[in-house]
Amino acid sequence: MAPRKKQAPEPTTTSPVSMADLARELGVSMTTISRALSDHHSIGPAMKQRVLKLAKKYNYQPNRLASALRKGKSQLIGIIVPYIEGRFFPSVVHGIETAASKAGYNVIICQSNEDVAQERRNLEILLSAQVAGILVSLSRTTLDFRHFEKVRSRGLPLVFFDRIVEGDKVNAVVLDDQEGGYVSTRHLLSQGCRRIAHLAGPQHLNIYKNRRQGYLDALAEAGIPLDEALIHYSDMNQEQGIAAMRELLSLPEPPDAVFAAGDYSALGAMQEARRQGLTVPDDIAITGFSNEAFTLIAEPAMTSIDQRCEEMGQAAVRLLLEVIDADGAPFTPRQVALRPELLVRNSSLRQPEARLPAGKLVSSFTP
Amino acid sequence: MAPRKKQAPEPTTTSPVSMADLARELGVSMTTISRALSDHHSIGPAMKQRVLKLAKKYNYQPNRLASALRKGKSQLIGIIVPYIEGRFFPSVVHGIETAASKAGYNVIICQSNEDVAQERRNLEILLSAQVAGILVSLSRTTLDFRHFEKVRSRGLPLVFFDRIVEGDKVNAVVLDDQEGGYVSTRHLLSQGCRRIAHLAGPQHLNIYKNRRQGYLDALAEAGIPLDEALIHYSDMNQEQGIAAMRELLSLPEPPDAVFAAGDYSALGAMQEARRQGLTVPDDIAITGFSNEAFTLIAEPAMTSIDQRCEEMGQAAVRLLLEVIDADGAPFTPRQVALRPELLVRNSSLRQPEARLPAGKLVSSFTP
DNA sequence: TTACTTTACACAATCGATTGTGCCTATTAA
DNA sequence: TTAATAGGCACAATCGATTGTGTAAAGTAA
Repeated sequence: MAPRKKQAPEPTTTSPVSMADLARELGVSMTTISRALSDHHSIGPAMKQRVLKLAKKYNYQPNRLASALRKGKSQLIGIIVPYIEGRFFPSVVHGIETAASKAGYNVIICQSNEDVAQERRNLEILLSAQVAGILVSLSRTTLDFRHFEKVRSRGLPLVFFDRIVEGDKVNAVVLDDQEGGYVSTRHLLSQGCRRIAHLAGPQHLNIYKNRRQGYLDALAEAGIPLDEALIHYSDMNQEQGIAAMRELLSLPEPPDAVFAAGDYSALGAMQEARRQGLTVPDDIAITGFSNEAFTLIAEPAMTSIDQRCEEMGQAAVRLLLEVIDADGAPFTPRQVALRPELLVRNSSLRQPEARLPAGKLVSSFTP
Repeated sequence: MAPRKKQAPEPTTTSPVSMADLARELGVSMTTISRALSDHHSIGPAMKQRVLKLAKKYNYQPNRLASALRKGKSQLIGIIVPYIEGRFFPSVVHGIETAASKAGYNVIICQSNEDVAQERRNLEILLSAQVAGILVSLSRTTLDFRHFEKVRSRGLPLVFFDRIVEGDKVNAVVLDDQEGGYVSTRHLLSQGCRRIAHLAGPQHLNIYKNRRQGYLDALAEAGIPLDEALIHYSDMNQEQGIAAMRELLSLPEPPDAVFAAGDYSALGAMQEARRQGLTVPDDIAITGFSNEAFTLIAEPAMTSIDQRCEEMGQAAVRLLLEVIDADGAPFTPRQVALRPELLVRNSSLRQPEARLPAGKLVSSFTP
């Protein structure tokens, strides 16, 4: 039972004022209050003023639950990410929350922990929370997409980001990985490198496949024949970067540059190269991918590709809001590809005069 | 108007089944459905089975809005953090989400962007969303805490973490910073260092004040007189670490160790020391604070204090759930201090035989 | 057999806001 | 002067689940 109706209310807690309270005080109906607050045309300006004033006086806060229940739509956007760790997802979430709150929405976050079953449960929860739309980055173990059918059948706006369902039937926002591979490789070519190795990731993951394709495109464009021996496949961690570099340097014709599809493997590669007495970038230029925080700390500072995390979040929200605002009207799914940004740093700059002084600031971010 | 009531429903969207639908199908009242699903004693086992079966058949998902509206409490926990960036807050949020979802709650996240006004708005929003409880880490600009009074007056469970309101009247979870400063300094003492400098942060922030106090405690315990010249105050970024080290090394009696109250300033200090030709840790040992990702990448790998981010999130949720479960009963506020963990790495290890080989793995985290 | 429980379910109010419809009073057009 | 229109507000149903109370039927004790 609501405490407010009791004769002896607990002295420690206060109930929020409702529209009914305002209506009583003003001697009008709740209809009038509701419409006055939402600036409905059928309420006179005088009454609107009175209502607004009273609402301010009592610091009236609408009960979003009641509103959402009645309207069938809340002001909540659901997010499902594999996890909230590392650099990428937190930044995307940051972008999402910022853009969403600017549009009057709040976000409710779920982690799938890379588990399809959990992803399915999260989806159910968001559905039962009556969210206005859902943003998803797929778990690694998601191979079957049927659980998203239910979302579609409810007519609930859905946008994938980063780890997406392929095809033109879904709304999606991704980084243009192929472009990233292309500009990275072109940059190395522009530095005079001709035997450019590639540390590639698992090719069943689209991001790695596309980065490799960009690499191939740039080489082809430059008329450089592909040497399969220069492409090393792994899971892209630091250890594997070390191993990869060891192999590459033992080739009869070792590379003069490395485009790694990930920063961690690039780091390992760089460490191993230096351990073997090579100078980076003079003997071997190195570029990474993802713009992890440590790329600026590394010595030399590592050239990398920024993944536009925040922009991705913003773009995802923009697209989602479009679908939400279409309000059930037929909406043709759209795929957005963000332009990656090449951050050129010392690990790939062959001209010493272009290099930045060592010990450069990490960033303006003060924790 | 609800589409489900129309004669010609849109063919593309399906409405979720409600309790009313189940009741109609079974020819019983909604009361029965509701109570059967919540295992109420007044429903017979046979009926319970029938209801459960039908609910499963139709994949019935309760409308959490309706439930929350009626019960006056949702299954949502509100979080307010300054931002979702860097290493600390995302990890805490990770811990919070994990612990909360385990307990059947979901989290709705707000960023204050270090702005009190935004923090106030976020609080209003969470209140109007009827959350079951709120977790807050204060913005830097929050000096006045009156907006939290409204939360208390509603009887809404509230727990602060990391950046807290001081005093024993609030629930709070923090890292024991004093202990962190103490163990760091003791560690340096154990390495034979005797002139230990301290890079201190703004003393109006409790975390920095406490870290400094721990440093003082350890020195006093070791019988080493305090030399104020060895304490350098700044805002703790990399640049200021460089400047600090420059000053310290120009002292008539330069230090043989540095305990920095932050990793970024420790990094700057380390870079400057090496630039001046000193060897770390042999000439000067260095420790940081926060266990930022780059501490493992740095050369030498940097000794630091782990802030127990995830544990902090978990602890905050545990405490919040206690208050929630107390359900209005008088609850004596509690303050929890987490034990920091000293991660000893090469930057402070004077005995070469104890050191880890360079090029050690960053971590098992594969992005 | 009578009286009293217990079991099993339905009725109906309720949470707080929204909205289609209806009604009355001015105002304007014819 | 009459009719038509617009303005301004109230009524009451509604969203979907929860819960105090009422009431039969079945079971138990006296």
